[in-house]
Amino acid sequence: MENSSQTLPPSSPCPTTFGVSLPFSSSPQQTCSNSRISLPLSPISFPPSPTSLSPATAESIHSSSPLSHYTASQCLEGQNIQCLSSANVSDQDDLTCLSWLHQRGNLLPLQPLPKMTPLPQLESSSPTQPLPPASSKPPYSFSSLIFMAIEDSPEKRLPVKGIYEWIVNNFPYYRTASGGWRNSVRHNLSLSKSFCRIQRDKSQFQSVGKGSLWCVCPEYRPALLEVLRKTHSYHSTNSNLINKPAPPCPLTPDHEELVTMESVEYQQEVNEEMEKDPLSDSGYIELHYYQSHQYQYLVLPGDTELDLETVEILQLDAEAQEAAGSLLDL
DNA sequence: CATCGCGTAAACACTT
DNA sequence: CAAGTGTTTACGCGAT
Repeated sequence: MENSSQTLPPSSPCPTTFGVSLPFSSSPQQTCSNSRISLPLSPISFPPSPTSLSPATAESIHSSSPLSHYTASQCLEGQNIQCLSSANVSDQDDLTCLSWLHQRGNLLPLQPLPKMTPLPQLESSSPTQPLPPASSKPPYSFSSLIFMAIEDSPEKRLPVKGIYEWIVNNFPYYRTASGGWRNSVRHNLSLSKSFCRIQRDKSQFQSVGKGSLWCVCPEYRPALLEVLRKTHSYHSTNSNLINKPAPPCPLTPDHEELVTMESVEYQQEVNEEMEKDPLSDSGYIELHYYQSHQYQYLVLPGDTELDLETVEILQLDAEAQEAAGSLLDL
């Protein structure tokens, strides 16, 4: 392996966007279709670790209305990755925005937003969908599972055992699966260039336990994110639109979606790619915002024919509305 | 049909 | 010595 030890400085927090993906109209002729807004927002955060949720809780969230609110409290700030392979990733290229992963609510148990409640007028428009049994095999590849596990760890690094535990805790399928999947995990770690091995710090508690720690190589992180996003988007599309004969999700080669979009030119390029945007076919609306020092995420059915302003108002509770009032008046 | 990515199994060496 | 970890090879399968 060409792993050469290198210590990377703490990565700067991701300039998360206030992103709205609005595949509102089923009529592509309407100009409001697929309109998006991106505003500078807060540091990116990863979906909260669902490991503390009981299977029953997970199931209740799992079976909840597609109109769901999720929140995240853990942030990627303070990340300090030691990677054995070289890395030179610019801030612009660092697709640290994992906000879309909050959508994995239909894949993973997510923490419900405490203050937000489902919008009653929209609930009826979203019939409950049959969900895969808890024991069904996750749609994610082992690389994605490892990636999520590492990203979900406070130190952004995990021993193999920790990766096992994360997977088992988050995907009940692997609780009962034969042990071969662990071999696959190790196989992936060794074979994939996306992951790099870190020697444990002998002087710290890290020395406890066997083996090394594993982290995500920064230069491969965007690719991992993209794979994960595609997998999730594909899954969401197919699981949420049972009655809609949507073709296999056309995937965009770029990293548009809700990743930070800083340049107008890039935004325009993104808009030109909208027809290929998997989210545009998902029938769902994404709404991201920052509230009470937490990154909030809102998913709305896209067939509600709401305009952007209405959605923005609906997603705000009284407190947030008050806070946002001055902005809306501008 | 070839290629690629992925999952799985297995063997082996090394470490704790 | 056992168990865990890491590496490597091989094979099958589905998608492209």
